[in-house]
Amino acid sequence: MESKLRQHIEKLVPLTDDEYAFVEQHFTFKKFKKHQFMVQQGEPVPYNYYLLSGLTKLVYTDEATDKQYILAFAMEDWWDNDFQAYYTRTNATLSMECLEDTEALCLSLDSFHALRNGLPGIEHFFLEKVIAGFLAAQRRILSLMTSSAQERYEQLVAQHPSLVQRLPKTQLAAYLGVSRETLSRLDF
Amino acid sequence: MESKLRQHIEKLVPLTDDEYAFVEQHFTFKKFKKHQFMVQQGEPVPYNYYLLSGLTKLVYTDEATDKQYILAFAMEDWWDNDFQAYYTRTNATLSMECLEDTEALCLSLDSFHALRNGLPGIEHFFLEKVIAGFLAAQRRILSLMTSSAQERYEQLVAQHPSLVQRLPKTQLAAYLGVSRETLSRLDF
DNA sequence: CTTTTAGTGTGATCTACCTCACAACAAAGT
DNA sequence: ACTTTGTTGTGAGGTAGATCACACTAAAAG
Repeated sequence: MESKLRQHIEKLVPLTDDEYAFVEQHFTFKKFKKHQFMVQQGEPVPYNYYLLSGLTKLVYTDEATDKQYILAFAMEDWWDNDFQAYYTRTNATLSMECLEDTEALCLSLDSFHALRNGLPGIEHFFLEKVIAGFLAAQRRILSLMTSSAQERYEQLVAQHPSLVQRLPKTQLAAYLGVSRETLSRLDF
Repeated sequence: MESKLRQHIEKLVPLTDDEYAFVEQHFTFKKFKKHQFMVQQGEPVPYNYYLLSGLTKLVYTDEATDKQYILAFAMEDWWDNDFQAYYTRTNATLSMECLEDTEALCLSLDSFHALRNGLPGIEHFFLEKVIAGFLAAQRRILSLMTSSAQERYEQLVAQHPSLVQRLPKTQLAAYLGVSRETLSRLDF
């Protein structure tokens, strides 16, 4: 069951049994229910989350207008968090909410640092992960600047067809940066 | 002179003289003139660049419409590149162009890997750098989704006043994702 | 000194997308 | 079974910002 994590890491760096045992002891397992907040705007963020199952969204809510802007979805085998708040031990500016029942492995910041110091090879793994996240974010910026709502929707369908099927249009719209009504008028 | 690089790295990880010598030998120094392309759309990207002086833009040009979309500016003490193309040894989808005469330290991908393997502590440095880049990109995504052209301009002024003074409005507009005319009408 | 070339402002028009409003329907809670 | 809550479509009207067009000025380049 936790071997999901091991497989996940070993896609990038090999681990001995001892090394993996060291890794595993830093994670704690938690379950969350649909609609539960794993991270809440304005509160501290004690953990980083590796998802074993379920579906979450990382969302910024504009208090004034009550509008939601979704930065990312995450599902099995993904990492998700308000990383900024986690890494700097500040209060979250984003919320992370479960869109389905979700199981996750939780890594405290102290454990994160302990891992990095105790097992230098793991930095290789995290570097690769963050590089991938950075490049994805850059592509998203370009997409927001160059593409119309319709094009962005089509890109999303092409890249993550499973997400499009699992999620209501309201959520997709908040991710794409379009109003729900406009998305409804495009589609097909 | 190259000690700029040493100071830059030592802000995050300490280095012995020997370690720094090892680092330095992997970089080569190059000068570029204004309007010169350090990376060109469609071509391979042999180096990653750490800027010692000058000013560059990382830009995507839509061939069909001839429009420019600027992903990032970089100046002294910054890294800049089409990292995606560099890291995967594919052809660039972005160009990197000098907006002023620029001096840079160049790091080939082989040297990058050699550094990571030969001096594991350096991964700590790169991990911190990429995390910072990732978080900046995420903030930019949110800004594009939540803020008007006016607000985005004001954010840029607040965050990088020196850039706003050094750059023509055309370039700023292409960075902000607004037309030059609209930016001209806001300002003040 | 003269000629390009780059930078900037401003009007007029157009459009992709937003907002508000309402209706119909499915799903979930009690 | 009933009531609340979430999901989706669609009309009408409004707006931020794009696009096209032109004029003016400053700065390279010859």
